[in-house]
Amino acid sequence: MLSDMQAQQRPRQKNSRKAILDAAEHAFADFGFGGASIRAIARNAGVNQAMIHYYYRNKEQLFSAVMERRSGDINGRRHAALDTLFDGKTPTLEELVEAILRPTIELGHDQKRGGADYARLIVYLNNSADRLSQGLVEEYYNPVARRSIDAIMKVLPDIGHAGAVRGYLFAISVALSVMARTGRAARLSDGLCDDGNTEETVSMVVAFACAGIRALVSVREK
Amino acid sequence: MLSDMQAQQRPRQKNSRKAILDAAEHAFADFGFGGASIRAIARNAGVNQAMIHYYYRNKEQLFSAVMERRSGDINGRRHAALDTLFDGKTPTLEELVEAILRPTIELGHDQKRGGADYARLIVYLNNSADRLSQGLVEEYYNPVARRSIDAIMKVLPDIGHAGAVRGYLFAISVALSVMARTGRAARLSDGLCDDGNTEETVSMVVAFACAGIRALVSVREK
DNA sequence: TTTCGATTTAATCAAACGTTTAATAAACAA
DNA sequence: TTGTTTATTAAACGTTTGATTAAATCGAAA
Repeated sequence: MLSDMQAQQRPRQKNSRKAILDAAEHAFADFGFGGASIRAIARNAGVNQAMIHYYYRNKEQLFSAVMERRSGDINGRRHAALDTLFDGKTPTLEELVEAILRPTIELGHDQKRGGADYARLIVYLNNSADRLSQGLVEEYYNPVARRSIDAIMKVLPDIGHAGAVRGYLFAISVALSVMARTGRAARLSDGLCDDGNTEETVSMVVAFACAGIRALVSVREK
Repeated sequence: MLSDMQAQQRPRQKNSRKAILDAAEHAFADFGFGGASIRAIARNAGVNQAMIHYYYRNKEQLFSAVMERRSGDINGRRHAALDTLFDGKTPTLEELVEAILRPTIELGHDQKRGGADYARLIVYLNNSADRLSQGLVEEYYNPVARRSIDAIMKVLPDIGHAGAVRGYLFAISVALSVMARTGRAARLSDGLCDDGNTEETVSMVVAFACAGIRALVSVREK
């Protein structure tokens, strides 16, 4: 019966922590850090507003907690993909770029969980210049970014460090733009472009990014 | 003496409109719509906070006014560049993409005026899903976007409508990412990457985007 | 059953928010 | 000179903000 206890674990608490994080994720993605309100988050989470300060001391730490929850999963998958990719062999650029971008794009397309909300949150973070956002990017995303940049240099030795950094950031920005799912592509194409098809999106972004990165090799030489 | 009067025009008013727009542009770019405060904008503009409601009825219309001021200039330059480019001849993809992206990138690198602030604002707008932001994008940027997409289809007939839309949006997102100037490139490259060099940035982004767009032609065929 | 720590609640705080108002001063048109 | 328009100010409006408090409620161990 130990397994039963582990399964439900704590039946007494009504999972307020998760409800708060979900609501906060959605609110921060929609309105940014300053625009989201603790009260609205508590209301949408079905929780007393004091609970937010009870679990997460203040607004900043709540924001940080939202980031921490997802970044562990997504970066873990990215590290694992890089591990298998460089296990004795050297991958193609296409394999590498797909390994880097697929976890991010797939999370953005995961409608069941709030992946799309988190995706918009990363986009917000990626383009913010304030100290809080930069600190979170440095803590949660720059480590795997550095490893990805090194990997690009291994696959494309002629690209150089600066070129690899630029290539990585360009590729990420393209992937993030399709994750944000603002519906603009559908609006500009009269519904022709479908943001929902994950595999089609991955192959388009990977093809675009790989060709772009290869082009950076010759730009650098000029 | 008429020329003198025209020169100073209205010596009584101390250019509050411009001061407000400049401060608002900076604040909205830094903190988003919800995070920026009218009071802080007025303080930074050196203006009484009631002046903001005097000139622009409310916060939303102030936001809209910030967009209107710059988009006219930048889109005018894009339209002019497209006009001369398609004057009797058909340009190369490189010429076309540079014509589309250069005004945007150059504005982002214009430090003297608040171009960098506006650049970060476009990035914010481009990734927002709320109704206010989408409405402003539709009003101020989708017209020139549609024309640019048509131009891509003329230069690359095999890419198709959906491919041209995707290619345009990908290219724009790359250009916007270098405009945001968060300093992340420099941080990840230990200072190797220089966000400040306009011509180097333009040539890198154009090379990356053109190669990416060409790659989309074959993806579509599969 | 009592005890205890973890959870949840309503009430409250000072500060900041967007917005409005009334009053004032300067510039213009008659 | 008048009266009118425009620009600017200080003060206040009611609301909402993030945060804190003390009391209440709960589940489970003693």
